Order: sequence, then C-alpha cells, then structure tokens
Amino acid sequence: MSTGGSQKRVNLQSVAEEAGVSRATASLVLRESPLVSAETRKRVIAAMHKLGYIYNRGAANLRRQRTGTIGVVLCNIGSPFYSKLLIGIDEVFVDAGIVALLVNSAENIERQMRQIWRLREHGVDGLIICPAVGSDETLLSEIEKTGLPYVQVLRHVSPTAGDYVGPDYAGGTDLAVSHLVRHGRRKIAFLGGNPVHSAACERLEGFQRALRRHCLESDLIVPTDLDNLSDFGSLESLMASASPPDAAICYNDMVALSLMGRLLSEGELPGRDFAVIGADNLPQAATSFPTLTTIVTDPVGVGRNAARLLLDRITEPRASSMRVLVSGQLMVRESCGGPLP
Amino acid sequence: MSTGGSQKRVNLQSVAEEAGVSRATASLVLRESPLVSAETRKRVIAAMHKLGYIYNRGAANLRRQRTGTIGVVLCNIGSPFYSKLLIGIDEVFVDAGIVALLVNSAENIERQMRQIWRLREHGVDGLIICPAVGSDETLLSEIEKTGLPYVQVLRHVSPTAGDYVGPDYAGGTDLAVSHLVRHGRRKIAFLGGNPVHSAACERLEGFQRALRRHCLESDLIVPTDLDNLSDFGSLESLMASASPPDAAICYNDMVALSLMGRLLSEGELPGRDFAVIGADNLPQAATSFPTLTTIVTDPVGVGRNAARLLLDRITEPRASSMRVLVSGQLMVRESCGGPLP
DNA sequence: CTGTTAGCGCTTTCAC
DNA sequence: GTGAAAGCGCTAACAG
Repeated sequence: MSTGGSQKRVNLQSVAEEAGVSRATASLVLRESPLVSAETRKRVIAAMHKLGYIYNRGAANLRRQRTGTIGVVLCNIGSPFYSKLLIGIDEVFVDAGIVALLVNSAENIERQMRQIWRLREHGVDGLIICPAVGSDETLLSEIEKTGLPYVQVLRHVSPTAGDYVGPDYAGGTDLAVSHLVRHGRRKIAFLGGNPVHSAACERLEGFQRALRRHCLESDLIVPTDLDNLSDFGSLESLMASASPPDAAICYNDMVALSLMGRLLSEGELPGRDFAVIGADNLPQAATSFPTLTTIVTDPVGVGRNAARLLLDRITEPRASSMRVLVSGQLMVRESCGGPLP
Repeated sequence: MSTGGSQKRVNLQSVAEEAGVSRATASLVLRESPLVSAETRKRVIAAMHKLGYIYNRGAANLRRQRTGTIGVVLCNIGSPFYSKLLIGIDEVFVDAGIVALLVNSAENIERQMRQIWRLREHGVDGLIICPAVGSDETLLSEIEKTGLPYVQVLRHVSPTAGDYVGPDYAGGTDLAVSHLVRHGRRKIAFLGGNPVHSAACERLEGFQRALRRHCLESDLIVPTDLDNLSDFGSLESLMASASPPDAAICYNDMVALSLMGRLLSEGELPGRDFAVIGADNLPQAATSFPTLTTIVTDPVGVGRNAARLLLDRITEPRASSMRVLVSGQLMVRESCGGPLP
C-alpha cells in the first residue's frame, strides 16, 4: 500500500509482522509481561516505534470488558470548588492509569440521568457523582440497577445509602462558631444559602448545634442567593433590628467577600465592627481588605478520597458502603480574630 | 430481581432474538434508519426496554473507526477561567453528541505529551489544547504527525501555525487604556505577569501599542507572580519613585483585587486616588469594595467557538487553518470611571 | 517462551 | 425491508 493520505492504520498485526512474531506475543510485550524474552521484546518495541504504533484501547476494552475510564458527574463544572475537586480525582486516576469522563448535570436532574446513561454507553467502569439539587434515592437505585460502582461526593441523597465522600461541613461551621464566641461575639448570623442539598443542610445543622452548645440563640439565619451576591435578603432588616448581629458566618467566601464590601461601603470595618467568616479559602481571601477569616475545606482531598474509594469499590463490589468526612480547619485572618489592618 | 452477579450482558444479539429479527435490523433501529418498518421498529424498541439494553459505543467505535469523543488538554483545570471555557465546549459537544475527555497538563510539557498520547490511545476524534508554558511548534508537528485534528485555545505556540481560538487580549487591554486616558490618567502601570505565553504577550503588546497611540510612555511594566498575589515585585519602588503611576491595568481580577486590598490598607481609595482595572470579571469584581472595573473576556464564548471550529475541522480536514479572536468589553465600576462609593 | 484460535459487540456491504 | 457474513484491533485460553 503506497502511503497516500489514507495509509492503513498500523495495528498489532503490522507490528508483529515487522518484528517477525505473532500478534499474541506482541500483545504480551505491550503489557510488559515477563513471559517474553528480552530479545524478542526489544525487536517488538523497535517495530512499534518504527511504525508509530498507537495502542487501541477501544479494541482492548471490548475484549477485556472494562475501559479504564470513570464517569464524573458534576452539577456545576464552572465553579472553582469543583475544579479543585477534579484535581484531586485526577491525581489518583493518573496514577491508576484511568481517564475521567467529565459531564455536567448543571443542577438539572433530567440532564443528570441522560448524562449517566451516556456514560454507561461509553462503558465507564464506575461513577463519581455530585447529585444535582432535587435528586433523591431513586438516583441511587437507578445506578445500582445497572450494577455500576459509584461514589457520591460533596452531597448525598440520603444520610445512609451508598458511598459518600465530602468535607466535614458541620465540623467546619462548628470551628467558626467557637472561634467567634472566643472573640466575644454573641449575636451570630448565618448567611447560609438555602438548605436545598445535604451540604447546605449540614452546615446549617452544624451552626445550630454549635450555638446550642454555647447556649446562644440561633435565630439569625438568613437564606442567601448564591448566584446574586448583592442580595442579602433579610439581612437588611436584621441589621436594623433591636439586637442586630455582631458577626456572620457565610455560606462561602464569595458571600463573605460581598458582605465585607457591603460593610465597608457603609463605613463599618469588618473584623472590628463586625466579624465575618467565610468558607473555601479562595485565593482572594488572603488578599482582600480586610483579609478574610475562613473555613478551609479541602476539595482536593475530597477528590482524592472519592477516587480512591471508588477504585476500592470497583475491586471489592460487595464491601459495605462507607461515609468519608474530610476534616477542615479555620484560617484566621483580619476579618475575625487576626490583627486588625 | 435476583440478578446473580454475572448474568450475560445484554447485547444487540439478545435484543434481536427477543424481537425476532436479525442483529443487522436491530442495529438499524438503533440509528433511527428509515429503512426499517414502523412495526418492526416498535418490536425492537420494546425488546430493548424489556431487556434493559445498553448501547455499547466501544464496540460501535471499533467498527466505525471513530469514537465520538474529543480530548481537552488544559494546563490548569483548577482555574475558574478554564472551567468557564469547559462550559462553552461542553455546550457544543452535548448538542453534537460528543463527550469530552478532560486531561490536565498542569503546565508541564512532558506530562502534556503523555496525556495527548493517552488520549490518542483512547481514540479521540480530535483535540482541544491549551499549550502548557514552554510548548513550541514541535507540539503541533507531533500532533499533526498523527493526523489528529486539533484546535489551540487561549494560547498558541506560533502566531500563524494551526487553528486557534482565544479572547482578543490586545483589544481588551486597549479598551482599558483608552478608558483610563479618558479619565485623565497618564501614568499607567501594567501588572502584567510574565510574558511566558502568547496570552500574556498579547496583553502586553496591546498595552504598549495603546500607550504609543496615546503618546504615553510605557515604562511602568511590572511582572507579577500570579500564584503569590501578595508579591507585587517592583511596584513598591515604582510607587515610591519621583513620578509614581496613578493607575494600573492588572493581568486579571485576582491581581487587581489584591492590589485594591493593598491600596486600602495603605489608606488610598481605589477609583479616587488610584485607578485599577482588572480582567476576567470574576463574580467578586461586582461586590468588592470598591467594585472593580474590569476587562470582560468571554471564556464560554471561546469554548463554544473552539468546539465548533474543531467539529468543522474534523469534517473538513483540508481546509486552511483559522484564527478566531473573541472580542471583549469593559465593565465599568467604581475602581475606575464608575461613581465613587 | 511463542503461536493458534476464538471471540468481545457492533456496523456494513451485499444478497434476497 | 430484512438477513448473512465479514471484519474493526485486541486479549485470553490453550497448545506446542
């Protein structure tokens, strides 16, 4: 075949011929089997390079009945937090020779189902999924019906069913409350988003539990819109009330930074007049004015743990399900407890 | 259902048997061929549902010699900017029935090469790549050698070779300079990162060209470390010099927000005492104190365009290569030109 | 150690 | 309209 534009794809067959061995032997060389002599191996490898051979995983997968790919279903691939999660997942997968198929449910549960279906068609060996808002246990039973191993991350659809890896939201919020109390704050508000999924619920519960422990009332709970940061809902009226809050724990740093912006523009200095604590430790938290005290969660760690748990689950499908909580810390800066700017 | 762990995987064969037709006919039904009668189609579809059939794309791919997957090689999947890009890419791919295989070069050119190799093994039909720092034209020739269609995004390794889609960095910087000049600023600094890749270079060139057009000197170019925002390098000495800058254009909003934090902590009010312009329009830019004027690039648009261009390139491999610049705008807020807080 | 053989699940001529 | 047969490129028994 004279190589005009469409030369025949080089496959194991051609490599084997070039090296003067059989396809089977060449295949063994590929997978670094010790069964093949150094001499033969060398010849085969030389042939591979000479011909520019590229291993066809698709064909191998078809034969071996597994693909070395794993589906990752996130509900908001645009968020930095999720990207960090991906980094952790990717880290483990790279070591295990696995590629992630990333899909986005965009918080839409029909789309989530469609995407999972698509991943199945692609033959993924497992699933890491952050359930879209509105998912319930039928999600898990749908997945289980197909026999595909899976791990939930960041959110779960039930407090007990299925494997789950996530940050210790409640513990983090608890740290924040204790810190505020230690610094003399007594009227603590919670700008907590809406408890539409397990993560938000756990934060809220952590908040309420911590307040109870410190014998404080938890009546300053403000739902916030995470997409429209300029809207602090009923915070306005709280601030104007008879006993306004002197501190706030925010759903995340985005909310906290916005709140600080708002306070500044009203002439109040966060950290002195009003304590603010965020969550996530965005890069900006370290350089804002004032710098932001924040609950540090470890999304990369969550990703790593989820990936590892899934790999375990794939090799050990019958083991009983697990809940992994990755603990966080408090990064103390100027907005609460740190030296004032 | 007592599914005894290892029931035979249901394939097209079983569906065909169940429906009382041949494999070939069943296959036609799958792909919605008009060649099959409504009656038969109905029977086959019923059989598929009954058996819980899942299409095996791997097998189909092997046969058709294409996979319906595309490799996306990014150099920093953790950055929000890249996540936005992914959203645009994903949007187009979902419509085209394509799945993205996402890999991370982590700005490491060996890893980049390894990952590309891996993607090839998975049989991707094309590549969207943001070249890691240090990549040169050999990257393109390596890819071209394999005959795989590709599109560069956000950065390119040569001003002419290969397809490229990116924001109009130079144009954006130009907008910013004109805006500053319009507001009476004359000593404009550029906190521009290091020009280690095409994006940074284009921003810098845009800056210099714009200053020339306004007959200003462009001697206030400060390389900044994008990972360590608290370090503004020689900015310190600039500010202390005989003719200090009265404005700064920053590499991105992260740098700009840090700079504003710094200014505030030194008692200067950004927007009044010193104008600051960022780039990217992060959510925080709208809620910081003061709010941040910023060059709005459109990463989602870049992603969409890159994905579409790649799809074109796949169907039309011989067409000559293209450069697409996605234009941006200036979002005017308090830190320059907007009403003072 | 190496070769032979028989598929993995699907698509695609080409007959009928 | 539908079916029969021939692979896509690889791996896994099993022989030698």
